[in-house]
Amino acid sequence: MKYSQATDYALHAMLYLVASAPDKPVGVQQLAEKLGVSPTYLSKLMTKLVKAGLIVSTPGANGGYRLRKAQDEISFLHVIQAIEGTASLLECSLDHGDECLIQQVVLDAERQMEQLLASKKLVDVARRLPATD
Amino acid sequence: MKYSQATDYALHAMLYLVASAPDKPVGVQQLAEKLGVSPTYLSKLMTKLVKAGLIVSTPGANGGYRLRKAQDEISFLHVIQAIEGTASLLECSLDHGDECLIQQVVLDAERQMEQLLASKKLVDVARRLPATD
DNA sequence: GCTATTATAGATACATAAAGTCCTTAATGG
DNA sequence: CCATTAAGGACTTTATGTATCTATAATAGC
Ligand code: SF4
Ligand code: SF4
Repeated sequence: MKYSQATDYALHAMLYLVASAPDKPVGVQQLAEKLGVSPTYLSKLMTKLVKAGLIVSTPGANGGYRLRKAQDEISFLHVIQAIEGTASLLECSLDHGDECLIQQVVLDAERQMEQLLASKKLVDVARRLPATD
Repeated sequence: MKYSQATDYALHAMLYLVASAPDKPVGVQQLAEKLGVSPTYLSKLMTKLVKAGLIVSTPGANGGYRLRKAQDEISFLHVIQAIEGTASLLECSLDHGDECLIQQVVLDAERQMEQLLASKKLVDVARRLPATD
């Protein structure tokens, strides 16, 4: 089990936005070049981030993406869930009700992880980032 | 992102073994019937659990699987990692070294989750399990 | 209004992994 | 020796992720 590569792209794209000037939108063209991924594909991921409310997009000349919230309000969890969704790791087809302890255990564990991911903000790592080539 | 269904099968199979008499091996035929999955497929999963050291198998007449350790030593994490492996959720192809804070954050989060999964033993939920039909 | 620019969205193709089956081999108990 | 049961390889099918192409819509600047 692994995060999709899309999550990796999204994280790097967001970190790039965090490191950029907050007023100037960054185009998908420019982002894709930095990340080494196709612009059309990255575009779809960016749209997910838009719908998740993390960034805003402006079409047209000099358009692109910019952060919606303040840097220090955006956590790893926000980005990851925007791409991966919020479904539980363990979802069984049979539904034995809320009493199912198996799902409860996994859910508790997920909460633990999410708690840490929510506490880590993008800006925390943006400064000391290795060269993003 | 989700655990594979194989993990679900493995958890239920292990819980069944925990609930069974510890001296009598349980055959894959019987297990598969309980879980509603094909015996040959389940067999492959059980083999993974064997290789992970969670259970032992005895071929031949009256053979099958039985727990290797004591009930209360087997955690959710053991079973999950036996199936899903131990790779990190975020593995990027580029390797910017140990200093990569992105991977570090995700790794920390995983550790949090694993810590809880390791503390939860199968026997904790085996007793109060809904009917496994 | 016209044009260049840029995001959005649908359809489609491709690659990879998961899920499941079939058949053969090996080991054990009686 | 024989019935039984796990292990393993090869294979098919299905699902998901990855990626591309094309068309559409919205915006800025002239
Ligand atoms: S016990 Fe829980 S995990 Fe297992 S089949 Fe029932 S609802 Fe699903
Ligand atoms: S910064 Fe970390 S996650 Fe990003 S490409 Fe480098 S090693 Fe990978």
